[in-house]
Amino acid sequence: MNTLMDLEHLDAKVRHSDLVKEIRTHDGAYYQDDAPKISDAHYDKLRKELEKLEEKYPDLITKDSPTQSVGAPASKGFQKVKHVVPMLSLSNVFSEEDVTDFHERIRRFLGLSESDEVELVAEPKIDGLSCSLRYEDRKLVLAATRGDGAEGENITQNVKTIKDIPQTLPDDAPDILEVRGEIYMSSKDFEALNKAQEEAGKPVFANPRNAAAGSVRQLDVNVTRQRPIKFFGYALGEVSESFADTHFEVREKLKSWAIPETSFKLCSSLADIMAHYEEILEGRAALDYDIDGVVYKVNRLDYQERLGFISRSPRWATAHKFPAERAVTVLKEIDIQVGRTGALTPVARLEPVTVGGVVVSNATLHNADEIERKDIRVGDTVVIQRAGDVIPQVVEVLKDKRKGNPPSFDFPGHCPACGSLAIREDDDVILRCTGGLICPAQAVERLKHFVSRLAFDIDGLGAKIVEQFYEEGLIKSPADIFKLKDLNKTLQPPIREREGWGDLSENNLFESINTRRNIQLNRFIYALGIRQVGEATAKRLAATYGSLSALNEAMKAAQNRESEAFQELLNIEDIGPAVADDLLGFFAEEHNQQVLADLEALLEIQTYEAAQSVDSPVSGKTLVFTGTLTTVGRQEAKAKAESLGAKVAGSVSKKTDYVIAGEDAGSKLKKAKDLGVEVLSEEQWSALINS
DNA sequence: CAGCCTCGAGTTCT
DNA sequence: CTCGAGGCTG
Repeated sequence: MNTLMDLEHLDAKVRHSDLVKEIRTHDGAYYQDDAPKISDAHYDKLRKELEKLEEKYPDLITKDSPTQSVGAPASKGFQKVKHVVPMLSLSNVFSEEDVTDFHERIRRFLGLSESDEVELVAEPKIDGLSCSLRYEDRKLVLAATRGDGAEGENITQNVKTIKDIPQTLPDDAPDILEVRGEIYMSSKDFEALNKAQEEAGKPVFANPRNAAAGSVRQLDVNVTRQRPIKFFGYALGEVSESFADTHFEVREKLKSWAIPETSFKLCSSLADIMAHYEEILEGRAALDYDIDGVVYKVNRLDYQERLGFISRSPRWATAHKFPAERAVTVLKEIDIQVGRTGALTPVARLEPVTVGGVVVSNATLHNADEIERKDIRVGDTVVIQRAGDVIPQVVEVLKDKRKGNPPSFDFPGHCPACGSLAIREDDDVILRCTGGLICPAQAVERLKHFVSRLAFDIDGLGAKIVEQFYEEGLIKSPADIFKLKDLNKTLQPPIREREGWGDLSENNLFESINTRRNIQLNRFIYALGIRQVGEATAKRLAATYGSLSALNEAMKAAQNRESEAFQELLNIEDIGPAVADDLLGFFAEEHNQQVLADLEALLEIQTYEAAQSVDSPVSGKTLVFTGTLTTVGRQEAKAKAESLGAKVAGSVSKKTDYVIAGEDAGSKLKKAKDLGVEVLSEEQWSALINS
């Protein structure tokens, strides 16, 4: 027993010294230039492993261990912070027409007439990184990054080094106040920093945004302290008491509390807005910081509340982006990628070029038609831009730079992975591999989807690892993931002895797989990767059927198109004939039934909890709106009903509980009467929900 | 039946 | 983030 302990300890000691060395090396690259040679995730993993090791064997902790360095709190990587009020992203518009649409949509949603003006506040959109500052009792207590919007990272220590952020607020500020804003670096500071980097023989940053991001994500506070980062505040998160009726007033309050701010202007008409956009665009060059557009926000906060959100962005705000930066480069090759559903997507391999601050070497070409339309050929000189400043796309080919007459791209008629015929399904633009279950590329993509963030979200089982394990035959179908631990016992060599693996990382992998044996039904359905069934549809299916077995039974029954079960399926919002076809096709497939049975035996699938446990007169009821509503817009009425726990359907059936009839209601009202469904007037409806 | 809107699928880079 | 398609509205 003693010798066993000794051996383990020796192992730990060796691993410890390896880790210390490796982390030290990466720190060099990471700390100074934010140009690490490994991903943040990998780095964090190393540090975590080191910590765990030191926890178990405290005698291994040495003074020079990276866990003991200054700023040690950050050595845990950054702690996760849940946002009480989610940090959202903004929708984008690019033209005057889009702005008009945005403005119109708001008016329609609110049910306003032509003469009612909707005031907007326009402010420059800073190109930095979003940050939330939390003040409790007027003291700065927490700073967090946006992260995925729901959960960010605690960067309080680093943010406290930013001089222009007040540590305390005046007495008239509320007890709890979250200020949302942007951390950035001024152009002057950026240049000075790069000059210093260069003189010190260190690599330079590509742009101010990267420099700011790199500075904030420093694990060592002392490095951050020396970086000239700044902050602008422009919005609120959680607030203990409201202190304004409009966004404009919010901005003025923030200003009075010495929160650094950018310009903001109240615009009362579309003409005003466009004029202000031009003004900001023209003044852009004179600013000491980068901006990439103008943000418009509905001024009245009560309107904002009524407007609410579409998926991850508010309906009451949008970003009017400046025209995208372009660059010229050479297209070296066109590769074909195979997606989860068999879609063959051409990808342009480019001579790397910097566009808008990042180096781009790939760009999607979407489909064969796109290549033909733009007449893109291998070897061409092309203009690239980053659509919405993110996804690179080929804008056009510079034909006069074309040498000779290279052949047009010949789109393959077969899948490059499995050789199966590729076809266009009824005039679809996309060619699909017909290999289905036998295509290895599709199988891998399906597995990647299965473990992806919105599905099983298995830590430590990323795309690369899935590919590797699939190739080695360790994971061929989803159920294999949960059998991996047993398989590993007889595996030669076991995972921990492979390149890049160790005892700890192996343990961590099995641990994260194990925790995901317990999964919500909606995630499970999404993970199956059924065509046309994404996050939203999966949720609806989960909410409708409640359990996997109920879903499966219903799908089996619905195979008969005359059945009640089929009707019930079509009654689910957003499920029409096409989606139903794909769903039924999936459940009819024997192989899929096997997959379901295997998984069911290995997993604990939780029934779907409806998001709202609201107790209202309409919770659980199915409603149909018809006719023109006079007091509120249709979307708003629907959103309101849903927030009260009602299901809003598109057509009247005998499952409908109420039909709310506005002015000029037509066929749906008639059908409701025919079926004996209760009909409410708009007044009765608002009385009901306000009761 | 046409236009509007939401959802899904695919993609890039950090 | 964008594009296309399916579903819904009018």
